[in-house]
Amino acid sequence: MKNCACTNCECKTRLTKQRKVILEELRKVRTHPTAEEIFQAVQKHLPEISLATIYRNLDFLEKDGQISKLKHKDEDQKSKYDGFTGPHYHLICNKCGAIVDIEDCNCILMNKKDLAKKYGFTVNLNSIEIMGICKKCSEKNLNQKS
Amino acid sequence: MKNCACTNCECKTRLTKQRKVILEELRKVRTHPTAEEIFQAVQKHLPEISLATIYRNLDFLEKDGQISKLKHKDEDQKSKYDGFTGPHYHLICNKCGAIVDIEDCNCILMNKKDLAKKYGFTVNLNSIEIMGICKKCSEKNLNQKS
DNA sequence: ATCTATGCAAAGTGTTTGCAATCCT
DNA sequence: AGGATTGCAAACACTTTGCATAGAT
Repeated sequence: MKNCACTNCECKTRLTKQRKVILEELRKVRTHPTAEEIFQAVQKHLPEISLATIYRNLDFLEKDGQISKLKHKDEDQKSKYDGFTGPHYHLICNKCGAIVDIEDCNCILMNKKDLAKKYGFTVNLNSIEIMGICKKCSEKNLNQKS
Repeated sequence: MKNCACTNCECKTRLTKQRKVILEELRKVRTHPTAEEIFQAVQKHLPEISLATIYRNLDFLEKDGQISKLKHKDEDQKSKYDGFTGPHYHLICNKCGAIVDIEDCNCILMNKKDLAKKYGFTVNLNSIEIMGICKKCSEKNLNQKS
Protein backbone atom coordinates (compact mmCIF):
# COMPACT_ATOMS: atom_id res chain seq x y z
CA MET A 1 0.00 0.00 0.00
CA LYS A 2 1.51 3.24 -1.11
CA ASN A 3 1.70 6.13 1.33
CA CYS A 4 2.32 9.13 -0.85
CA ALA A 5 -0.47 10.95 -2.63
CA CYS A 6 0.78 10.82 -6.16
CA THR A 7 1.01 8.10 -8.77
CA ASN A 8 4.78 8.01 -8.73
CA CYS A 9 5.61 6.64 -5.30
CA GLU A 10 9.10 8.16 -5.07
CA CYS A 11 7.92 11.59 -4.04
CA LYS A 12 7.30 13.22 -0.69
CA THR A 13 3.69 14.17 -1.22
CA ARG A 14 1.28 13.43 1.57
CA LEU A 15 -2.14 11.88 1.54
CA THR A 16 -3.99 14.38 3.72
CA LYS A 17 -7.60 13.84 4.57
CA GLN A 18 -8.49 16.88 2.47
CA ARG A 19 -6.80 15.41 -0.58
CA LYS A 20 -8.39 12.03 0.02
CA VAL A 21 -11.93 13.36 0.36
CA ILE A 22 -11.58 15.66 -2.65
CA LEU A 23 -10.56 12.74 -4.83
CA GLU A 24 -13.29 10.52 -3.40
CA GLU A 25 -15.99 13.10 -4.02
CA LEU A 26 -14.79 13.67 -7.56
CA ARG A 27 -14.63 9.96 -8.34
CA LYS A 28 -18.04 9.39 -6.83
CA VAL A 29 -19.83 11.31 -9.59
CA ARG A 30 -19.87 11.09 -13.35
CA THR A 31 -20.58 14.79 -13.74
CA HIS A 32 -18.01 17.54 -14.24
CA PRO A 33 -18.24 19.72 -11.13
CA THR A 34 -16.65 23.11 -10.62
CA ALA A 35 -14.21 23.84 -7.77
CA GLU A 36 -17.06 25.52 -5.93
CA GLU A 37 -19.29 22.45 -6.27
CA ILE A 38 -16.50 20.17 -5.10
CA PHE A 39 -15.93 22.56 -2.20
CA GLN A 40 -19.55 22.21 -1.14
CA ALA A 41 -19.48 18.43 -1.40
CA VAL A 42 -16.25 18.14 0.57
CA GLN A 43 -17.45 20.58 3.24
CA LYS A 44 -20.02 18.02 4.32
CA HIS A 45 -17.16 15.79 5.42
CA LEU A 46 -14.61 18.45 6.34
CA PRO A 47 -16.41 21.64 7.41
CA GLU A 48 -13.13 23.49 8.00
CA ILE A 49 -11.78 23.10 4.48
CA SER A 50 -11.07 26.20 2.43
CA LEU A 51 -11.58 26.87 -1.24
CA ALA A 52 -7.85 27.49 -1.67
CA THR A 53 -7.16 23.93 -0.57
CA ILE A 54 -9.66 22.67 -3.11
CA TYR A 55 -7.87 24.57 -5.88
CA ARG A 56 -4.42 23.47 -4.75
CA ASN A 57 -5.43 19.83 -4.63
CA LEU A 58 -7.29 19.87 -7.91
CA ASP A 59 -4.15 21.32 -9.43
CA PHE A 60 -2.03 18.62 -7.78
CA LEU A 61 -4.33 15.77 -8.82
CA GLU A 62 -4.53 17.04 -12.37
CA LYS A 63 -0.77 17.38 -12.74
CA ASP A 64 -0.46 13.85 -11.37
CA GLY A 65 -2.98 12.58 -13.90
CA GLN A 66 -5.50 11.35 -11.33
CA ILE A 67 -8.21 13.71 -12.56
CA SER A 68 -8.62 15.99 -15.54
CA LYS A 69 -9.66 19.59 -15.99
CA LEU A 70 -11.79 20.52 -18.96
CA LYS A 71 -10.17 23.06 -21.26
CA HIS A 72 -13.25 25.14 -21.69
CA LYS A 73 -15.08 26.88 -18.87
CA ASP A 74 -18.76 27.04 -18.08
CA GLU A 75 -20.92 30.11 -18.70
CA ASP A 76 -19.69 31.66 -15.44
CA GLN A 77 -16.08 31.16 -16.49
CA LYS A 78 -15.63 28.44 -13.92
CA SER A 79 -13.35 25.49 -14.63
CA LYS A 80 -14.88 22.03 -14.61
CA TYR A 81 -13.15 18.90 -13.35
CA ASP A 82 -13.51 15.25 -14.27
CA GLY A 83 -12.74 12.36 -11.93
CA PHE A 84 -13.31 9.69 -14.54
CA THR A 85 -10.01 8.82 -16.15
CA GLY A 86 -11.05 6.14 -18.63
CA PRO A 87 -10.76 6.97 -22.33
CA HIS A 88 -13.68 9.19 -23.30
CA TYR A 89 -14.44 12.57 -24.72
CA HIS A 90 -17.04 15.24 -24.21
CA LEU A 91 -19.89 16.68 -26.18
CA ILE A 92 -20.57 20.10 -24.78
CA CYS A 93 -23.79 21.90 -25.52
CA ASN A 94 -23.28 25.56 -26.43
CA LYS A 95 -26.74 26.39 -25.26
CA CYS A 96 -27.26 24.65 -21.93
CA GLY A 97 -23.72 23.62 -21.12
CA ALA A 98 -24.67 19.96 -20.77
CA ILE A 99 -21.71 17.67 -21.04
CA VAL A 100 -22.16 14.22 -22.55
CA ASP A 101 -19.48 11.61 -21.94
CA ILE A 102 -18.79 9.48 -25.00
CA GLU A 103 -17.00 6.25 -24.27
CA ASP A 104 -17.61 4.66 -27.66
CA CYS A 105 -14.65 6.12 -29.48
CA ASN A 106 -14.85 4.20 -32.75
CA CYS A 107 -15.40 7.15 -35.00
CA ILE A 108 -12.91 9.34 -33.20
CA LEU A 109 -10.20 6.73 -33.40
CA MET A 110 -10.54 6.93 -37.14
CA ASN A 111 -9.89 10.62 -36.94
CA LYS A 112 -7.10 10.13 -34.52
CA LYS A 113 -5.19 8.06 -37.06
CA ASP A 114 -6.05 10.48 -39.83
CA LEU A 115 -4.91 13.48 -37.85
CA ALA A 116 -1.72 11.81 -36.72
CA LYS A 117 -0.88 10.82 -40.28
CA LYS A 118 -1.81 14.09 -41.96
CA TYR A 119 -0.82 16.69 -39.39
CA GLY A 120 1.47 14.94 -36.94
CA PHE A 121 -1.03 15.80 -34.26
CA THR A 122 -1.42 13.33 -31.40
CA VAL A 123 -4.95 13.60 -30.15
CA ASN A 124 -5.42 13.20 -26.42
CA LEU A 125 -8.55 11.10 -26.13
CA ASN A 126 -9.45 12.70 -22.83
CA SER A 127 -9.16 16.23 -24.13
CA ILE A 128 -11.32 16.25 -27.22
CA GLU A 129 -14.02 18.85 -26.90
CA ILE A 130 -16.64 19.04 -29.59
CA MET A 131 -19.06 21.92 -29.19
CA GLY A 132 -22.51 21.96 -30.66
CA ILE A 133 -26.16 21.68 -29.76
CA CYS A 134 -27.38 18.73 -27.72
CA LYS A 135 -30.50 16.70 -28.41
CA LYS A 136 -32.55 18.38 -25.69
CA CYS A 137 -31.81 21.89 -26.94
CA SER A 138 -32.45 20.93 -30.57
CA GLU A 139 -35.83 19.58 -29.59
CA LYS A 140 -36.59 22.56 -27.39
CA ASN A 141 -35.81 24.83 -30.32
CA LEU A 142 -38.13 22.91 -32.62
CA ASN A 143 -40.95 23.17 -30.11
CA GLN A 144 -40.51 26.92 -29.74
CA LYS A 145 -40.60 27.49 -33.47
CA SER A 146 -43.76 25.46 -34.08
CA MET B 1 -24.72 49.26 -49.11
CA LYS B 2 -25.85 48.58 -45.58
CA ASN B 3 -25.23 51.18 -42.93
CA CYS B 4 -25.70 49.33 -39.71
CA ALA B 5 -22.94 47.27 -38.15
CA CYS B 6 -24.69 43.95 -37.85
CA THR B 7 -25.65 41.27 -40.30
CA ASN B 8 -29.35 41.82 -39.86
CA CYS B 9 -29.93 45.26 -41.36
CA GLU B 10 -33.06 46.05 -39.33
CA CYS B 11 -31.24 47.08 -36.20
CA LYS B 12 -29.96 50.41 -34.92
CA THR B 13 -26.34 49.46 -34.46
CA ARG B 14 -23.71 51.83 -35.79
CA LEU B 15 -20.60 51.19 -37.79
CA THR B 16 -18.13 53.22 -35.77
CA LYS B 17 -14.54 53.50 -36.87
CA GLN B 18 -13.52 51.48 -33.81
CA ARG B 19 -15.81 48.63 -34.78
CA LYS B 20 -14.66 48.78 -38.38
CA VAL B 21 -10.96 48.69 -37.57
CA ILE B 22 -11.36 45.91 -35.00
CA LEU B 23 -13.09 43.73 -37.57
CA GLU B 24 -10.53 44.60 -40.25
CA GLU B 25 -7.59 43.76 -38.02
CA LEU B 26 -9.17 40.47 -37.01
CA ARG B 27 -9.97 39.51 -40.59
CA LYS B 28 -6.50 40.47 -41.73
CA VAL B 29 -4.85 37.60 -39.86
CA ARG B 30 -5.33 33.85 -39.76
CA THR B 31 -4.16 33.60 -36.18
CA HIS B 32 -6.36 33.65 -33.06
CA PRO B 33 -5.40 36.80 -31.20
CA THR B 34 -6.40 37.76 -27.67
CA ALA B 35 -8.30 40.96 -26.85
CA GLU B 36 -5.00 42.46 -25.73
CA GLU B 37 -3.32 41.64 -29.03
CA ILE B 38 -6.22 43.05 -31.01
CA PHE B 39 -6.05 46.13 -28.79
CA GLN B 40 -2.40 46.65 -29.71
CA ALA B 41 -3.05 46.18 -33.43
CA VAL B 42 -6.00 48.57 -33.44
CA GLN B 43 -4.12 51.17 -31.41
CA LYS B 44 -1.82 51.72 -34.38
CA HIS B 45 -4.79 53.08 -36.29
CA LEU B 46 -6.79 54.50 -33.39
CA PRO B 47 -4.42 55.52 -30.58
CA GLU B 48 -7.29 56.69 -28.34
CA ILE B 49 -9.15 53.38 -28.27
CA SER B 50 -9.67 51.65 -24.93
CA LEU B 51 -9.56 47.99 -24.04
CA ALA B 52 -13.19 48.15 -22.88
CA THR B 53 -14.23 49.11 -26.40
CA ILE B 54 -12.31 46.15 -27.76
CA TYR B 55 -14.14 43.80 -25.42
CA ARG B 56 -17.53 45.36 -26.13
CA ASN B 57 -17.05 45.10 -29.87
CA LEU B 58 -15.68 41.59 -29.83
CA ASP B 59 -18.75 40.64 -27.86
CA PHE B 60 -21.00 42.39 -30.37
CA LEU B 61 -19.30 40.89 -33.40
CA GLU B 62 -19.39 37.42 -31.91
CA LYS B 63 -23.07 37.61 -31.04
CA ASP B 64 -23.71 38.81 -34.59
CA GLY B 65 -21.75 35.86 -35.97
CA GLN B 66 -19.12 37.96 -37.74
CA ILE B 67 -16.30 36.50 -35.68
CA SER B 68 -15.96 33.62 -33.25
CA LYS B 69 -14.49 33.23 -29.80
CA LEU B 70 -12.67 30.05 -28.94
CA LYS B 71 -14.19 28.13 -26.06
CA HIS B 72 -10.92 27.40 -24.38
CA LYS B 73 -8.52 30.04 -23.10
CA ASP B 74 -4.78 30.31 -23.48
CA GLU B 75 -2.33 29.57 -20.67
CA ASP B 76 -2.88 33.07 -19.23
CA GLN B 77 -6.64 32.51 -19.20
CA LYS B 78 -7.10 34.97 -22.03
CA SER B 79 -9.85 34.41 -24.57
CA LYS B 80 -8.84 33.99 -28.19
CA TYR B 81 -10.81 35.30 -31.15
CA ASP B 82 -11.10 34.14 -34.73
CA GLY B 83 -11.95 36.39 -37.66
CA PHE B 84 -12.11 33.56 -40.18
CA THR B 85 -15.69 32.40 -40.48
CA GLY B 86 -15.37 29.63 -43.06
CA PRO B 87 -16.04 26.07 -41.92
CA HIS B 88 -12.99 24.83 -40.05
CA TYR B 89 -11.94 23.49 -36.70
CA HIS B 90 -8.94 23.77 -34.44
CA LEU B 91 -6.20 21.50 -33.24
CA ILE B 92 -4.88 23.00 -30.04
CA CYS B 93 -1.56 21.91 -28.63
CA ASN B 94 -1.67 21.33 -24.88
CA LYS B 95 1.98 22.03 -24.59
CA CYS B 96 2.69 25.14 -26.65
CA GLY B 97 -0.82 26.39 -27.26
CA ALA B 98 -0.34 26.38 -31.03
CA ILE B 99 -3.61 26.40 -32.90
CA VAL B 100 -3.85 24.64 -36.25
CA ASP B 101 -6.77 25.46 -38.53
CA ILE B 102 -8.16 22.42 -40.31
CA GLU B 103 -10.27 23.22 -43.33
CA ASP B 104 -10.36 19.69 -44.74
CA CYS B 105 -13.32 18.39 -42.81
CA ASN B 106 -13.81 15.04 -44.50
CA CYS B 107 -13.16 12.90 -41.48
CA ILE B 108 -15.04 15.15 -39.13
CA LEU B 109 -18.09 15.19 -41.37
CA MET B 110 -18.24 11.46 -40.92
CA ASN B 111 -18.31 11.96 -37.18
CA LYS B 112 -20.80 14.72 -37.47
CA LYS B 113 -23.29 12.38 -39.10
CA ASP B 114 -22.45 9.62 -36.66
CA LEU B 115 -22.87 11.88 -33.66
CA ALA B 116 -26.09 13.35 -34.95
CA LYS B 117 -27.52 9.91 -35.58
CA LYS B 118 -26.33 8.27 -32.37
CA TYR B 119 -26.62 11.07 -29.84
CA GLY B 120 -28.79 13.72 -31.44
CA PHE B 121 -25.88 16.09 -31.10
CA THR B 122 -25.48 18.72 -33.80
CA VAL B 123 -21.81 19.49 -34.07
CA ASN B 124 -20.93 23.10 -34.76
CA LEU B 125 -18.11 22.84 -37.27
CA ASN B 126 -16.57 26.07 -36.04
CA SER B 127 -16.56 25.03 -32.41
CA ILE B 128 -14.82 21.69 -32.46
CA GLU B 129 -11.77 21.76 -30.25
CA ILE B 130 -9.51 18.77 -30.23
CA MET B 131 -6.70 18.97 -27.72
CA GLY B 132 -3.49 17.03 -28.02
CA ILE B 133 0.16 17.42 -28.84
CA CYS B 134 1.22 19.10 -32.06
CA LYS B 135 3.94 17.90 -34.42
CA LYS B 136 6.54 20.39 -33.24
CA CYS B 137 6.11 19.45 -29.58
CA SER B 138 6.13 15.72 -30.32
CA GLU B 139 9.42 16.15 -32.13
CA LYS B 140 10.84 18.41 -29.43
CA ASN B 141 9.97 15.74 -26.89
CA LEU B 142 11.71 13.03 -28.88
CA ASN B 143 14.84 15.17 -29.13
CA GLN B 144 14.90 15.82 -25.40
CA LYS B 145 14.61 12.14 -24.57
CA SER B 146 17.41 11.00 -26.88
C1' DA C 1 -31.60 65.62 -32.55
C1' DT C 2 -31.43 61.17 -30.92
C1' DC C 3 -29.54 57.57 -28.79
C1' DT C 4 -25.78 54.11 -29.64
C1' DA C 5 -20.98 53.71 -28.71
C1' DT C 6 -16.78 55.33 -26.49
C1' DG C 7 -13.14 56.21 -22.85
C1' DC C 8 -12.04 56.12 -18.32
C1' DA C 9 -11.90 54.20 -13.98
C1' DA C 10 -13.83 51.30 -10.75
C1' DA C 11 -15.92 47.02 -9.77
C1' DG C 12 -16.51 42.04 -10.46
C1' DT C 13 -15.04 37.26 -10.22
C1' DG C 14 -12.59 32.95 -10.56
C1' DT C 15 -8.16 31.64 -9.16
C1' DT C 16 -3.57 32.11 -7.03
C1' DT C 17 -0.34 33.21 -3.41
C1' DG C 18 2.14 34.71 1.10
C1' DC C 19 2.43 33.38 5.63
C1' DA C 20 1.97 31.41 10.04
C1' DA C 21 0.01 27.34 11.95
C1' DT C 22 -1.01 22.46 11.37
C1' DC C 23 -0.29 17.69 10.89
C1' DC C 24 1.34 13.74 7.83
C1' DT C 25 5.09 10.46 7.69
C1' DA D 1 11.26 16.46 13.99
C1' DG D 2 10.83 18.27 9.46
C1' DG D 3 8.71 19.95 5.82
C1' DA D 4 4.55 19.38 2.94
C1' DT D 5 -0.09 21.11 3.42
C1' DT D 6 -3.70 23.93 5.24
C1' DG D 7 -6.73 28.11 6.24
C1' DC D 8 -7.16 32.74 5.92
C1' DA D 9 -7.00 36.91 3.62
C1' DA D 10 -5.01 39.60 0.34
C1' DA D 11 -3.45 39.83 -4.26
C1' DC D 12 -3.97 38.84 -9.27
C1' DA D 13 -5.61 39.16 -13.94
C1' DC D 14 -9.01 39.08 -17.30
C1' DT D 15 -13.30 41.01 -18.21
C1' DT D 16 -17.40 43.77 -17.31
C1' DT D 17 -19.90 47.88 -16.03
C1' DG D 18 -21.45 52.81 -14.62
C1' DC D 19 -21.35 57.21 -16.24
C1' DA D 20 -20.58 61.35 -18.65
C1' DT D 21 -19.18 62.57 -23.29
C1' DA D 22 -18.68 61.89 -28.17
C1' DG D 23 -20.30 60.87 -32.56
C1' DA D 24 -23.01 58.03 -36.20
C1' DT D 25 -27.26 58.30 -38.64
